[in-house]
Amino acid sequence: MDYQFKQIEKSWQKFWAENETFKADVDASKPKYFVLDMFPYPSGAGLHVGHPLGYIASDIFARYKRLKGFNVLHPMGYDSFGLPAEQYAIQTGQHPAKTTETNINRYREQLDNLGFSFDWSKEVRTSSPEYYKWTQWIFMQLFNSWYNKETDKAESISTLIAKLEAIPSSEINAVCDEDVLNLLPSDWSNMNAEEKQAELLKYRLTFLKESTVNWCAALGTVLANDEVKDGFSERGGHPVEQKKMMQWSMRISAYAERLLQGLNNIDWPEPLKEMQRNWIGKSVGAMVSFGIENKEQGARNKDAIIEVFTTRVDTIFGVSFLVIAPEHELVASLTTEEQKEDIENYILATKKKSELDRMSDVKTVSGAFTGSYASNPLSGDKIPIWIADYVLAGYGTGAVMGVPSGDQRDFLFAQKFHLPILQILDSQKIEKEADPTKEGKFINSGIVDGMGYKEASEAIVNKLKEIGVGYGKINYRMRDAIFGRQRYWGEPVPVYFKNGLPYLIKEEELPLLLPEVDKYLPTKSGEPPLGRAKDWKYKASPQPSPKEREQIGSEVLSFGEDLGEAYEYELSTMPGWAGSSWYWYRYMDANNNQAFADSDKIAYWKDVDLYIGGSEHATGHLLYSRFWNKFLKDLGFVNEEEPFKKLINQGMIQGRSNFVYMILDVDGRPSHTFVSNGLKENYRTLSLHVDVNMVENDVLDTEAFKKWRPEYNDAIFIFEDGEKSILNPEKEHVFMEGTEVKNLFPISKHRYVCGTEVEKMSKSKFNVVSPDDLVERYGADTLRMYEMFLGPLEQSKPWNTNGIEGVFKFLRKFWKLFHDENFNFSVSDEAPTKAELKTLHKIIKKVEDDVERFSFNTSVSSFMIAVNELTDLKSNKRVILQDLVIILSPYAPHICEELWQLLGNEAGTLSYTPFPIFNPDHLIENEFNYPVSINGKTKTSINLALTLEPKEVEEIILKEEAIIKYFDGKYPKKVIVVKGRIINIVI
RNA sequence: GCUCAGAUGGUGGAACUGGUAGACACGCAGGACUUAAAAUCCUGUUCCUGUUAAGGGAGUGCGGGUUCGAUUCCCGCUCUGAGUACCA
Repeated sequence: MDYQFKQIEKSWQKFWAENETFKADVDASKPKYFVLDMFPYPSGAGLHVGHPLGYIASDIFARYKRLKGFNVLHPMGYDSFGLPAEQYAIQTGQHPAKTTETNINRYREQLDNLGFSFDWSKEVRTSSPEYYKWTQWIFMQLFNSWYNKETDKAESISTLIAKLEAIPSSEINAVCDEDVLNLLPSDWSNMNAEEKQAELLKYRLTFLKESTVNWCAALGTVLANDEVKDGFSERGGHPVEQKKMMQWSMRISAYAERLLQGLNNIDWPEPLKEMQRNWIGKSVGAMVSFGIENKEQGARNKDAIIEVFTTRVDTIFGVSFLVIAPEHELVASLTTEEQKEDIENYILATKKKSELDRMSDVKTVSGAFTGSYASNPLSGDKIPIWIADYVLAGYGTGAVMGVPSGDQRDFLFAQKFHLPILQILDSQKIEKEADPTKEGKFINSGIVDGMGYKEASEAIVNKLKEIGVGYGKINYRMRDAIFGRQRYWGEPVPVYFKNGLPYLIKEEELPLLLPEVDKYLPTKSGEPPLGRAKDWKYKASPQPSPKEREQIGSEVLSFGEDLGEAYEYELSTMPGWAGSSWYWYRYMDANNNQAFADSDKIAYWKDVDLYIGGSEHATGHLLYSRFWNKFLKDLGFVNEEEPFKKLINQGMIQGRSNFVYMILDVDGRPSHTFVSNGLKENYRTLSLHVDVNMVENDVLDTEAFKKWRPEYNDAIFIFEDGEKSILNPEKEHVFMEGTEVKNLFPISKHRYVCGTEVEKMSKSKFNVVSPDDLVERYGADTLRMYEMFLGPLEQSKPWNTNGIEGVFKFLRKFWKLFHDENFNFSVSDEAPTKAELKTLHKIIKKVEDDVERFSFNTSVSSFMIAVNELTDLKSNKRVILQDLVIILSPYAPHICEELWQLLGNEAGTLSYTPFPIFNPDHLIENEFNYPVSINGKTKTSINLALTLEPKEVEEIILKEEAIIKYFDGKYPKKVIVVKGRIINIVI
């Protein structure tokens, strides 16, 4: 039989599913390997051809690792909470759970069509209560934890309570809010339960905080910074404004340093690590206090100093002004009567500016003088205090010291407002712009004159410390992550409120189910959709559980007496990243209802060995996941500091659009004549997107095009060679300049060639290619190999179906190796020849090397070469072909399973059979065709024994007539012989 | 602006540690088979020059450098893509 991919693929997909071929469980006898894909959000559009790229790569890798004797965990699931389902629900009233279910089923069908070796018994869905029960549980652990900087890890809140009971709060080294109270143990014990709760909230790793948020009125929700682009929502492009709101937050900043350091120990693409480093934004510098003139400098008088953060404390003698953010709390008290109008106007202008498009004028310098002065703590100089919007309230202290000679923004500011620009390094060139270099010796710099950068920095920090006006400090740009959405389709937060304070529900009450609502919109009073749920209240039970008693301290939990009273639940839901921040652990033990995963299983599977996904998650998912992982490790629930050992970014698949060119008449009116791409310059044309599925190798199927839209029914085409099609409606035949032909399309010369452009893949551009269509036409094995053949996995590239035929032909050729001319299965049991063994071992080695370095495209080429060679050798030796089947099976599993069985092996054993062992002996050659170059230019080649030493080679070639003739009559100056590589003769 | 990645035939790409640039595939051209087409098979295909040829020359974004030898290493520049955006 010829290669019947449809029947083969269906039957093996069925076999794998029925036999659970890829089910993986803890097996101490084998080394484990965890291959993870970023799980998809099941959108209504289904998979397009770009999605499977990473899945195919990871599947090849997973299958390869099984052949190499590893116990491979390769699961798949769905990140199924999210906005689109909710938007759809708002429009149609359909419950998001229902849409989600439909979409998941479609995804599953599409995934199954591609023959992935997923262990579906471990599927997860973030929106299922069995799953989000544990997302809520992790939230509770975060709520019950604080970050102890002394031990540098998260600890149970009970250890904090113990400390508060024993020592002054000022001696507790915690990551916490800035407004924590300064408490003595006696103060603490005098506080009532609610006061204690309020205070503890400032330490918890998830906490309520009034924060300025990106509020998107159109979406009715708060957006994360990375969901806002240029003041508009990334999704939908609605305007976003700043709004103050009580929000759940995650104290990710506690982990800033560990998140940064951890990057050094993981094998991730460098650009991605760089993005995370930038996001964390560590800067090492110093805090310096500038005293304000005419204010009493008391130790407790915070109004009398301005604290600045600087990374160039060495330049402190070059300070000629201070700038504070317009939002800075001291602005009002610093503003003098005379300056009041200026300052107020400026603040007003700033506010307007932030509402407008702030992005557009970054370079404009603006500011206003407060009228007050501060003094330089080291030089004692009197320096003016300004406000300007280039200083951000949210970073550092919201105040900077202006050093015009070293910082370009300060330079521009000083220039505009005629403030002094002081040279402080002897090598500084500051006529035109600031010079931030650290070279040279300090001048005009008091105690550090004559010193270099490093020495001066240390000296100044020491001096500042000594006189109590400064200290070394590390700042991070990364902010705590807001953890709440005013949305319906997300995990409910397992919290209720009593007297405005949040309390956790009990662990045994999990999951807190998402309630039904009548509409998926905010309430009239502006509360999130959950506010619509009827009878959705928390009824506190009288006794805290023993575990809670231990964790929170029994005293704190004395609210039980008012049994029967109902409390409001938290009405916001968790953000999209909650469920995806720990899902890989759930795969290890997906159906456990006692724990998020059994600790023995976590101990076995440990971490993800290979993670494949897009780089768009660099600062979202991949950062939050690392954060939660570290937290879970601190509490002893998991064992690894980093969750994803190796990560590969698959490139984005862009769309590739095709165009037809409609000729416009003299008045610019459309016609029904279309001109081929090569000739369009001769006409005035309008380019129109045409469905890429009617185009093959950029040649339009004109008949399909005519049927596409009624208005193109009578379309006339001017072909690439200038010929014109004329429609004869009576005969329904097409004429070429009077010559009748039956079928227009196949005549090769008369082709209508479409123009192309790389764009986003989208329905409106008619450039979406669905994997289903390609599977239907060529089969999954062809599509799998073609997607790999397209180029390096990491590279972004436009999708282009040109060339898929070549891969399909290859698989047929491969199939033919096992069959005679009449397609009867036929293999020979004769011993293989040297040439056949060479081909086989070449491919064994090549595939091993390629898969290990994720170079799947080159393996596909090598397979083609191997099959071409074996075809030329007319080889059908069982020993050779059987090994080839194993090697190819990760790439094209269906055809290989079929052939494996035809070769007489037991069905289903292929997936776990050992990978053939490479034997270098088969590649050894005793001769080599040396290229001979003269002055580095290859001229000829010569066959020589590889046993010859360079000296002997040199002797031979200098006698060789065919080589001497290139010498131009001269004697060679030098001969370079690299054994087995090259001969180069310098004339 | 800053950071990172990249640039090789008509196209996708290969060349792994500096050693025959263009593997493999598409497309195209020519041929075989066929009534014809599809499919399949064979041959050619970097560019320029040369009557087909033999041969000669140029060539991996541009300009330099190191080297017997550079797509590969170094310096400078151009362009493309991604990330980031007043971060003190």
